[in-house]
Amino acid sequence: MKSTAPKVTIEVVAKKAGVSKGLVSFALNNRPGVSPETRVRILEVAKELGWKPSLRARSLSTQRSYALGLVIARNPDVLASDPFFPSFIAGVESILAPEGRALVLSVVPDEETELHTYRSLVADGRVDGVFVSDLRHNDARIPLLAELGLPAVTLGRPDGPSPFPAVTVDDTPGVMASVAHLATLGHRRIAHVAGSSTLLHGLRRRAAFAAALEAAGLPAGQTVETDFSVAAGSDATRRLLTQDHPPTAIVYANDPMAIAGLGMAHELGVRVPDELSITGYDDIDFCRYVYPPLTTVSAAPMVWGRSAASTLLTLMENGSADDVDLPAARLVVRGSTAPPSDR
Amino acid sequence: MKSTAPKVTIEVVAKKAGVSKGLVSFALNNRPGVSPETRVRILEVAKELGWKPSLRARSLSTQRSYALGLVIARNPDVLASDPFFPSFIAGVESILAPEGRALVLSVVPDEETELHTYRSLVADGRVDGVFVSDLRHNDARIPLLAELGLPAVTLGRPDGPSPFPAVTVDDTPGVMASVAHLATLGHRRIAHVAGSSTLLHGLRRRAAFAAALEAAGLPAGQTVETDFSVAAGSDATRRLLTQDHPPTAIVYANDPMAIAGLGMAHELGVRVPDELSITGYDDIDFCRYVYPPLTTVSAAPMVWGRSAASTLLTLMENGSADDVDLPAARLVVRGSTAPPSDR
DNA sequence: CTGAAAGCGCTTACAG
DNA sequence: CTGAAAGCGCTTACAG
Repeated sequence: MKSTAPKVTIEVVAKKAGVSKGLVSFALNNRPGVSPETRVRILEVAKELGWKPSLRARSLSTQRSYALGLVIARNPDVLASDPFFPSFIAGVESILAPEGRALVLSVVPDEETELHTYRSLVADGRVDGVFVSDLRHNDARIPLLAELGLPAVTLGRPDGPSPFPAVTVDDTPGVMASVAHLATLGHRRIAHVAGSSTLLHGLRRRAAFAAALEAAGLPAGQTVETDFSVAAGSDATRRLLTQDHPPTAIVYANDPMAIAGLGMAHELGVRVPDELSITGYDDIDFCRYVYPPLTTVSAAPMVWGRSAASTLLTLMENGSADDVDLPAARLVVRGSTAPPSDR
Repeated sequence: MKSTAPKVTIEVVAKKAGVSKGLVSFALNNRPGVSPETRVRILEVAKELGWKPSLRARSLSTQRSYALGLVIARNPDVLASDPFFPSFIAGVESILAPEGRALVLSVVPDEETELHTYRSLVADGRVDGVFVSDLRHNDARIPLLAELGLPAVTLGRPDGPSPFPAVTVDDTPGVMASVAHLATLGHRRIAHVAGSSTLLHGLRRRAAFAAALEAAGLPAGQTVETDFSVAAGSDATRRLLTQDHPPTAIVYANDPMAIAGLGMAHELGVRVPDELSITGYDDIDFCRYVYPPLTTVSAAPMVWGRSAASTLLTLMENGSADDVDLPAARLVVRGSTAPPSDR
């Protein structure tokens, strides 16, 4: 049975070590001005007493929270079917945990609430920095965060000026490789089920698609814009396949839509890959296990998370951090692509 | 151009209102002992000055963090393919945000790290309470949290004694309904691809499966245990279907495995639902859009999140909270189930 | 109903 | 190299 331990504070450590509180603090934080022997002694006493400085007291003095924030503005459906964030967050945590930093997560329904959430996080001093994902055209968060003075790292490079470091996985090569792969197989009518054009990565994949067609000497392909949701991917596929001259291949802006597209093709009696080739983007776990397995582009969300977290910590420590360009996403060829049937 | 605002604290509000700091605090927190007129005046001055009490200072005085924690111990693959948490979290946030509470999220690789994470969260005073998900047999977290004195709410009822309120969605009726549905269609060889038996909901769905077979007067069915991952679901399906007397129907413990099973059936040339019926669990978005669309059991993770958050807040406020039994998950019949072919 | 003061547990100039 | 004190911005007994 434990006796109720009297709370051990910096005060009792100082007393026991025979020094002032200030000196304990200096020793703990590796500040100059403490003789080596004294420091060792203080740290020994601290360990012996099992003392950890109070995060709350420290936060009040230093005006920092030792936590980082991620606010996600997506409708729940899209969020739920997209495995990007769980993996990304796992990567982030693997860096933050050893540093004693926590992650504060907000999931909000829309962009307006999102901006308000950043203001609240700052007003409450909940976080010392944030991850900015799902970059938008002329993203309002960049100037807001700059104005609030909140350190940030962006996932990808914004299309406007930004004072923040960017950690980027270039998605252009992967999309171009997808199209080139299809072109090489002999496809000439290739369509694109694009993501939301309010999102930069949606726009960029779309542009890469167009550029790749041109590079392959093919005519411009049909593009259907969606909100990245499974439902929209399914609808877009139906629309494309029920035309007079349907495409023989479809490049999807993400895997969930591609998987929905696969289902729709089955439903319409269009055989994949014999009559229709399909490619996705992200290489989520499902890709390997649907039938036929999905040709897709493999990003590495966990690595992205680790790198973004490191960059943000560096920024907060040094006041600046370099942009990081991670290896570009790569094409992974599986069973959902094949030469087009003769028609 | 803004002038750098001099920081407005409780002190300046008090001064301007002509009262003491203490009184401002009392007025703010609706404590008795402030005359109505004085309170109104104080609050007006506060609003006028745009004052919000400092969360950090308040945290230090009250020894609370005004944040709640969720720590998830899953391997990243399983986590990524399971849309439960994003939806659950969206539900949690919808309750916390208006209350000015934040959610601290930890994703850890294993159970040991998980326990350590709870200790850290308490040691650092990061959270005032936690959500306990993925309950295990004889869950070590229950006694740990009790010992740490950290308020908690469990998702589902633990199988041991627990001092914490439980918010439960009974999954037994849904699984039993699945089996009954298949039995009614005429299936007699029904198998179960179970989740991990270290997880209570895995165990419970498995028990429900067995009970339902018995209730239908059918012989015990084959059960293959998995770790809930897409890969394991795929493997289990292959094993079941490549036997001499394969089952004519498979009940999966979650949707991702069922979707992988669908893919494997296709790969093996087994037609669904003609030669094989399949049911899932959770009703994730994908279910509607694979082909054939998946018969499954619909839980409501967002509602669960809202309810768990409310319960935890009540517990922290009142020192106790009632268990909540949410409506049981319901069977949703779609195209992946049909009468068995004659053999 | 109200005021003055101590306390939460650290960090950080300022003296010596 | 070290100590004593102020400060971070609240809350909460304690007096009156």
